[in-house]
Amino acid sequence: MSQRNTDVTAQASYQALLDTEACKVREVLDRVGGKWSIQILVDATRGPVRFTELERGIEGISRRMLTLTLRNLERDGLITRTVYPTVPPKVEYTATEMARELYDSLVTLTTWAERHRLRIAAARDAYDKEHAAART
Amino acid sequence: MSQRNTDVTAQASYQALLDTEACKVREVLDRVGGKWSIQILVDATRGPVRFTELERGIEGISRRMLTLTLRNLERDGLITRTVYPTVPPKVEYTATEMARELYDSLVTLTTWAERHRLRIAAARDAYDKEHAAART
DNA sequence: CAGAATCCTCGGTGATACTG
DNA sequence: CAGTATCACCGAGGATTCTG
Repeated sequence: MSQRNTDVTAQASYQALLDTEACKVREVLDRVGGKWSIQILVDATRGPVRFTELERGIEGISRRMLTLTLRNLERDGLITRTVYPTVPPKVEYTATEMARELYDSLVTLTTWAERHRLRIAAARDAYDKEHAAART
Repeated sequence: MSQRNTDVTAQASYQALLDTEACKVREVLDRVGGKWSIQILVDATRGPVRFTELERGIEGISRRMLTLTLRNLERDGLITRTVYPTVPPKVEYTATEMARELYDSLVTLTTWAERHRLRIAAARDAYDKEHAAART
């Protein structure tokens, strides 16, 4: 087997690796990429939270979207739903261990955002200015 | 200042911290959460890539979305666009250093997905089965 | 080759009202 | 309190055609 062949193979598998990585990231994003998922996950991470607590704590969320997002997170095993058969009813949501680990991963993203937020804003301004000039 | 007051303050700032974290994650997601952003970023990470290369390499992407996503990534300073004034025209896209760091962060998410993909699938099956039973 | 322009579809989201 | 049900909107994304 020639050296060249080896290189090609290595390159192809590197390509496959990158594609796979992208695919996996998409998988995660499809689950927690919703408009409210992260916020709910974060709130549920610090312990049992009731439906109305979430509704009041998350600015701008509608009752409908809160319900839908909670259902999806529960379906994926990221939060647990506990119903207390009292009257009036009481329901508590808690992040699972899996979700807590995910949160730790998300912190890495936060760090990135922290480091580059100014640079990104500057890039946007520059791009917009540059592009506005061409609009004459 | 009472101990109780201190606790409340600490709790409030912890809350604020979590909210901020969620906000920052959203910031990142708003930039690379699009359907094709990650894949493009991944491809552009391994060096200069031409428009048509991307179009052929990314299954299912339309010419329109490729253009739009590239523009947004360029605007945020995540990729650089280099035009070679030849005929026919040649344009190369490359991930910036900032984007490469982001990619490293995304790998963390990949790891999480890897560890929990089976568990999530199982949770879904269980939830769906459970819920189908209630539909009678 | 690398787009720009146009039209259209569809699903995620919001607003509102009702209920066990 | 913790939802469900229904309607309506809007913008991300797709298909197609045209051009420097």
